[in-house]
Amino acid sequence: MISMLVNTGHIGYNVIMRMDATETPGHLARRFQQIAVAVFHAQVEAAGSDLTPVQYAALTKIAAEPGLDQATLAGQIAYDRTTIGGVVDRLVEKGLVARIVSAKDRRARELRVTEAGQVMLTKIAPAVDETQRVLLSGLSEKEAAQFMKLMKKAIGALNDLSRAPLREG
Amino acid sequence: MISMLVNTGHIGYNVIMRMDATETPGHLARRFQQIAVAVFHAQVEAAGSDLTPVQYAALTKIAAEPGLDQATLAGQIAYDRTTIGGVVDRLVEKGLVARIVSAKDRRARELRVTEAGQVMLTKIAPAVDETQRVLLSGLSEKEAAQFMKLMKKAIGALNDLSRAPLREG
DNA sequence: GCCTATTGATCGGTATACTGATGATTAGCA
DNA sequence: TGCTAATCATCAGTATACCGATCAATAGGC
Repeated sequence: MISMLVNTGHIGYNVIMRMDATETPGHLARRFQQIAVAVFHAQVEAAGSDLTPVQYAALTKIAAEPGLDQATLAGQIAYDRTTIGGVVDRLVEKGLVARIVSAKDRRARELRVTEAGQVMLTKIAPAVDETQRVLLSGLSEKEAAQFMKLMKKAIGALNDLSRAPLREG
Repeated sequence: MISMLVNTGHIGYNVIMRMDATETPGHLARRFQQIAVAVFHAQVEAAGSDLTPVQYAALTKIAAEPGLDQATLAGQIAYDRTTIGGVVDRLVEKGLVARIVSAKDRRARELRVTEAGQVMLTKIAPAVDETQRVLLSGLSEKEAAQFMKLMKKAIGALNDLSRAPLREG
């Protein structure tokens, strides 16, 4: 059990409340993400693809910035550099992304979406849209907007606390 | 890029908005969870332990319900049964949990926290509390309460959509 | 221009997570 | 009772995620 300082909002002071581990922000975050992945897989599979959420995020970012390297890609979607290597490996294997050694910096690999990759993005776009709608389906539109705003705000304050902080372009 | 139906709230009807993939609920969920894990590790390591978030969740649940089996444990903290097997393996290796074949049902394994496990729980409790506070540190108390409420509501509506739905005792 | 610090990518290792399958055991029902 | 269905645990396989370390290559200070 976890004890936590909670403002009841009713009587204007803090009380110590007993809190179940399944009601902590960390646990709820894991649970929401777990469901998000499951919904994504179901929707995308129904659209005839086996792309994962991470692969999709990488593919869209590469499509938006052709020629970017893996480290920049990782930073822009807040992934660990090591992880991105494997993700790109699989995208290359599937023929959706081309990876070539950069002429300007021979350490770097330039990434580009192939024609098959473009086709794939177009093909699954509706499924990805539907995924986001399903994830918020338990909330009213007003609540959903509030939820998104608060999640962004909470994350923004903590960006530098993970190994893979978001590095905006 | 993702297009999504969004209520602006200002003019009372829906418009199609261009939405960056890093601003979808799925991506924000992953990001928040990623940070939650990083903060947990940092806090718990500072307290002299290498327990992971999943191991901690399992350990607290076993402490709360001595003798429960792995499938029930998995359901009560919303984990996949296969995953829980490995998690318990590591808790047993560390000497924090005892696992014995149930006399009543020889398929099942009864789990109990050892004395070392109890000591560990007591030792890292403050670090776990602090983790939850850090995760909400970007929000006011009112906002934090609202955020938690909305996340619970969104999750509650989707519980059955993942392979590992929450099965409350 | 040279040396050092930094950076891009990768490797080895560990820990989630999930799918699909299997084996052992128990429960339910005709 | 006997058969079938369901359940608990586990295995093989794949894909995130992260840490720490290494190697190649570039950048910056002098």
